[in-house]
Amino acid sequence: MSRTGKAASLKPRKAATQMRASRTVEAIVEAAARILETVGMEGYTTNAVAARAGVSIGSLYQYFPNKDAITVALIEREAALLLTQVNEAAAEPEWKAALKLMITAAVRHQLSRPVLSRLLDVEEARLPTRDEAAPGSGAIFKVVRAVIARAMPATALPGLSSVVEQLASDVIGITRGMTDMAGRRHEADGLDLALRVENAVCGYLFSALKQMNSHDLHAP
Amino acid sequence: MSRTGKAASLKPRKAATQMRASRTVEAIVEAAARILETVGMEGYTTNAVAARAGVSIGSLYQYFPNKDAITVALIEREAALLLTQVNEAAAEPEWKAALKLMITAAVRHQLSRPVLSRLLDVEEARLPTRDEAAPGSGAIFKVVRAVIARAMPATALPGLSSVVEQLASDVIGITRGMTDMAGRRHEADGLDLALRVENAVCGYLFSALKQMNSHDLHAP
DNA sequence: TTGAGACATGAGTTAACGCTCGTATTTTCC
DNA sequence: GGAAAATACGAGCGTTAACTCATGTCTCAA
Repeated sequence: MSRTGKAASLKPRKAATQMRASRTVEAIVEAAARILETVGMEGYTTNAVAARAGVSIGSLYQYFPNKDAITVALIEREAALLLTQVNEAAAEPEWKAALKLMITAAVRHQLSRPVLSRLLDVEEARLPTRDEAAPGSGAIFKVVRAVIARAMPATALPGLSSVVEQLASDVIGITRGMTDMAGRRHEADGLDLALRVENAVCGYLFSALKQMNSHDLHAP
Repeated sequence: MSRTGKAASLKPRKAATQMRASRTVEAIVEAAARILETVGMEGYTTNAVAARAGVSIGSLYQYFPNKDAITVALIEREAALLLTQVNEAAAEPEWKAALKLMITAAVRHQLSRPVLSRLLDVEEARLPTRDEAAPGSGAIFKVVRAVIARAMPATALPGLSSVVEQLASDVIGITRGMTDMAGRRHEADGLDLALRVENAVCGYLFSALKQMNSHDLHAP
């Protein structure tokens, strides 16, 4: 099993310089994804990944120092994909429209490979939290936070940033929770699901904003 | 590792008749919980569970045919705990009040042992889905569904039951997603979180009901 | 008291899996 | 062409962890 305790680096062991090498690396990462999707963690072994990728176990370890490094690479690949979409959505000036676009992007992404998304989500929590740095879910969280900050009332309350943090966390939680459930139910219609998530998120944000405003009026 | 392929039964191997035996079984299940909470799946081994329970590995295998059986027993223990609370909440005649009580119960339950809840949730998805039978999450789902059905407009639409199914799924997803997130952020105030979840769930349900009513008026 | 069965023990068996290393092949560059 | 570097290979090593089994101890009814 894993050499527990040996916190080896999770960065690639050697950078691929030739083209066949990058093809090998990409094949390994995609093989990891397909194994996780079809067999789950149960069959997610380095030997199986190498076999599915059509490369030898030796080649695998030439580019990844250990098994977790493969998982990290896969997580970062998927996060980068989603981050691109989310960033585009955040460019929309109207915060509400931006939020809706972000929701659609998140739903589409998670519903495109639901099993993989769920497993990677779990693994991400388990692995050494190099939260920031590199396009990880930390980056996505920041974008969501920034968009929600735009929805805040003009008057600067004390401790507003932690409220925004919480709202962003809740919005992401709602989205993930609903999409997870839909994935387990084998829902296919991403558009319908996105609308439902929009309803939930907007309903929640409006009631939160209303409460903030009433506090704002009564307290000072 | 696991003897992959051997789909042994997950039921207890032998029923405990004497009192010391039931104490042993309970100690094993609770030890499994504590290991999962403190070390995670990484250190969740049968030898570690036996050691933490203060019994020998042989005793463990006298009552559980394999490792998964321990996990299943733990899942059922936790689900039964929550189911009791949820059933009490469902007794409330006002559907909205019932829903709020159920949310409070779910939040309190999940926030009481957040790491354990999350891990068990993942394991439950992985294990052979004996969904129904015994107080499992299937039973909890049914209760939620029944409460939401009470909120439906009197006019019986076609395909209403599948809509209710979807609403229940969404409500559970919202609750789980928000509570998961809160657990990861180490939130401690369950009351505050429960209020936020109520806002999200009620906001979502109202908008869904409104849409159903407008369809109802325009279509017949 | 005593015997039978319930319960407890832990060293040992076995298979799997992460990972290494010595060797072979391909690419690059002069 | 040929040397050197990059890439590929896969048998095998070491460890881990699920699970067994032979043996010992406790409980309780008769």
